[in-house]
Amino acid sequence: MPRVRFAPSPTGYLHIGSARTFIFNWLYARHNNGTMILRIDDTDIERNTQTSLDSIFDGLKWLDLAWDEFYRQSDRLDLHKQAAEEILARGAAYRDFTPMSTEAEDKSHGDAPWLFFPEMRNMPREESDRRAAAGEPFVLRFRVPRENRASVEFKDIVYGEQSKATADIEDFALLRSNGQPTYHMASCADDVAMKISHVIRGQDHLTNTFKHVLIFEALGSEPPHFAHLPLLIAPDGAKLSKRKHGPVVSVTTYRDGGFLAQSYVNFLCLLGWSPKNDREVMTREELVELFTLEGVNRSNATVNFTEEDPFDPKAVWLNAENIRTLPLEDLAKQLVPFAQAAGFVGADEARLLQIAPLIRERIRTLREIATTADFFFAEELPPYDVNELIPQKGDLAMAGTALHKAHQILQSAEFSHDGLEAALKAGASDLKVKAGQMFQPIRVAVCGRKVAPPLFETLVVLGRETALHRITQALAMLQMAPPAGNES
RNA sequence: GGCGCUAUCGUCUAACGGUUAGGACGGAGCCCUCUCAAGGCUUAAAUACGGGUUCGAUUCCCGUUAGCGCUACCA
Repeated sequence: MPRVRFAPSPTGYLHIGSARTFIFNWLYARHNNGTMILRIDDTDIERNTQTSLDSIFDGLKWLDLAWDEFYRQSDRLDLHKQAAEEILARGAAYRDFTPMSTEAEDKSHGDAPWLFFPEMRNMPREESDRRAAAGEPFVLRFRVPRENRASVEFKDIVYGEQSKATADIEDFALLRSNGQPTYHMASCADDVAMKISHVIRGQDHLTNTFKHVLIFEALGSEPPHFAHLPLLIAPDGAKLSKRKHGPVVSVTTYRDGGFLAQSYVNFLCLLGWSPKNDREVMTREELVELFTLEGVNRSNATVNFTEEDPFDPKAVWLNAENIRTLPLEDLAKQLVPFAQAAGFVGADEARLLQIAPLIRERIRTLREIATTADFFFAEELPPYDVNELIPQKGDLAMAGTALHKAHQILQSAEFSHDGLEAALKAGASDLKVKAGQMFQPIRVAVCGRKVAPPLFETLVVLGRETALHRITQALAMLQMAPPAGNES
């Protein structure tokens, strides 16, 4: 049974690329009846923050993604150091006493890549031990076996056979001069200890993997399987970064923007993976069912956003698709916080349940309830242009007669879809106007604008009293309006 | 600079070496219709470039170009 892990370092917020990595790991685990491990890679004490950790939990909670085991690397430093000692004892690592500043200097001049310092690598063990015992600080470096080995190789499940000349791998650090393990050391030591079977992570680690293979070998253990994921990039081709691209890189932006977790997970899955059968809208169960690492592709995927429109159109479409098919009760429930944020009074679940069927084909994000359902909650309609009341091929006078008639009809009509339809259509034919010419003034009178949900349902939800009141107001506005009558 | 990875419509992607290069989003148009949506139909739009291999290359190989990644005592 596979054991996979998602290992974020708490140095930011939950990045959408990280979220996708979690999802792919999770999908792989669920598909194969495996174990999903969340491991916080916080070996760099200076850069970790609690808020970042909170944001990771927040994001995962929203996405409703759970894990089976949880660890923090900072609780396991002893194990990592022990592993490093083991590697040193086996002669696969050496102490580098070069002061930090010197090294930086050395790197800056010449464009030849820094690989190692022969004096340090070849230092006799006795001298090394003596200087260490004397308390001289050092960084522990991996002794890359360049003399007796030409290359390091591994097979990536996504990218295929990988090989790199040992001559091109530098003697990387295992332990910092303060004794703390580096990412490479901690990560591999933990992968061994946690019996990780598959490492599924971003492609930015593909070249690091050669180092990791070396560490696994030095630790005397079989390397896990590796599957690297293509990166998510911005439309400008750059890696997504908060500094450069703003809040679009944080999953909470999508949550606050009114996305359903399901849509967002679905969207992320489509970036860099395909079920190969043209399926696009998938439930979580279907995703689990369909997901395989073989379906992951190799080229970076662009998240399509602009400054004006921070959300990828495909994500928006997927969300609209999900909103339309969500059971009304669920939709109403999810709408509550957004309705409240919009300042709607009386927007409780019951009320929203009445409105949901009228707007669900008209909102693409939950947040859009703010602009599509406002008139259901307004005590008084915000002012609108009287001319809006004028129907197609009509004038203010026609609007007036239509509204008078409507007012009359609505006083006694049965407030149901069919009742209203019959009554209002009859009214239109009485006035010898087209149905649309009758409906449009009413719509504007009760909604305050031309673009709105279907009229009869809207009237039912609004109720007789409100409808009548708003029509009366519209009539009043018409009276105040300058006598037009010059439309011919 | 060195090393590695990648390259199909604007975007996400499909295509055992043989397809009129498919689908989706977005765009355009039409239909439906009480407005707006939703839905239906139609349409424009791609194999980076150059060489091979092959009867035949989107597909395999080489080169060029471009993009990305790694090259830290970050992860």
